[in-house]
Amino acid sequence: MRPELTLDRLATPVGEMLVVTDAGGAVRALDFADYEPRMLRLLARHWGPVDLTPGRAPDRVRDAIAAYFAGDLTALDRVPVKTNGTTFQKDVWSALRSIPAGETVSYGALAARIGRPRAVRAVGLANGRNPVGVIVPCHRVIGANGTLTGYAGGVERKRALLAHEGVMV
Amino acid sequence: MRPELTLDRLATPVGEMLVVTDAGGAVRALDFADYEPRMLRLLARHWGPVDLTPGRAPDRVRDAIAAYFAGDLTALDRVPVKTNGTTFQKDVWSALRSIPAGETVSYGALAARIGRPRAVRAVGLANGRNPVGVIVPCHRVIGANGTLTGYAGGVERKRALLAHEGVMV
DNA sequence: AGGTCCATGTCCGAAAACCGCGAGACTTCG
DNA sequence: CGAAGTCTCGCGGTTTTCGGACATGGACCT
Repeated sequence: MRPELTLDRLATPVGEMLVVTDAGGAVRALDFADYEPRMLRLLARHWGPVDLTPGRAPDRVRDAIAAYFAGDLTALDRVPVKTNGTTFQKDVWSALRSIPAGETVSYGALAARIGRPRAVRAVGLANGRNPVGVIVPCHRVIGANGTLTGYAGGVERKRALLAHEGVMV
Repeated sequence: MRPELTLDRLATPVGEMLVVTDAGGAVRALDFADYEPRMLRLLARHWGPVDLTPGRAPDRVRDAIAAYFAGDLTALDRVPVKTNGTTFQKDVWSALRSIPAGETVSYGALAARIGRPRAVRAVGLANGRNPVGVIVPCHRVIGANGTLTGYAGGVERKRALLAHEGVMV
């Protein structure tokens, strides 16, 4: 049988979000409802064909997300995620989680941090392919000159999330 | 965990053979020992990364193979196989199993039989990618003019198998 | 300041190559 | 004349290859 995943939908201040969790309670994907096709594509790419059934995510996950949007900015740090990309991508995504809320990092700095100072664009790419938005905070990476450059969920949402975390833009 | 497969090795009149079976007792791959790399490649292509552990194939399978080489030409008909290719490939492979021992079919005839009279070379291709040799009798397909044309395990073996089945070549 | 060039990893689409063929045209010999 | 061998070309699914595009940024030049 194929991995059995649960798809939940949550209302948030930045729009409806899709949350995919596995049997172990780890988050496999998180995205905005208006990008559902892309989320499914990423899931399929990393885990192969998958059985996705609508249902309720574990309270632990739902509560953490609610708490985050209510102002407890560290609530998401304790949510377990499970991803499955190339070595490079896993390096990037893992480095992302070490950026605390309220801070930002440039693409170049992040590249340096994983030991590939020159793989700057590649970091941007890996960033864009992050299957677990918000929890793995790809929105905290911005251009070296302070511009927001891009965001898979739309730059507007990136700005909103950063503002919510108290970053000056 | 990944699908757990068993790899057995059997001595036969045409050389040592490799037999891969799954937990359900179905044959996933069967090839000659001197083509091991290709067999592994096919397995990987169809099932993804796979855990292959040396071990004994089910008696049901071992006995059927032994019986076939001992002269019971229909013994292999009852062996369950499990393959995973494109639609076209599955059509071809399934049509192959309906060719009884002692008969041969031309590539063109087989193409016609699956409803694609002109996909002649494609049938040849699909034939060559058959992961389960002998049991799925791709050796019973020969050129329209009676020549053996080719065989993944070497034309010599094709000739030997057909001779064993009582075909005049 | 503003423009050009390139490094870097991954994916995607298009195009080309690959063949376990076979029919038909064309030789070549008796 | 014919029979048998050779050559040429088109057939069609799959795989491989190749070229771009990209959530950047530093060096180097005008």
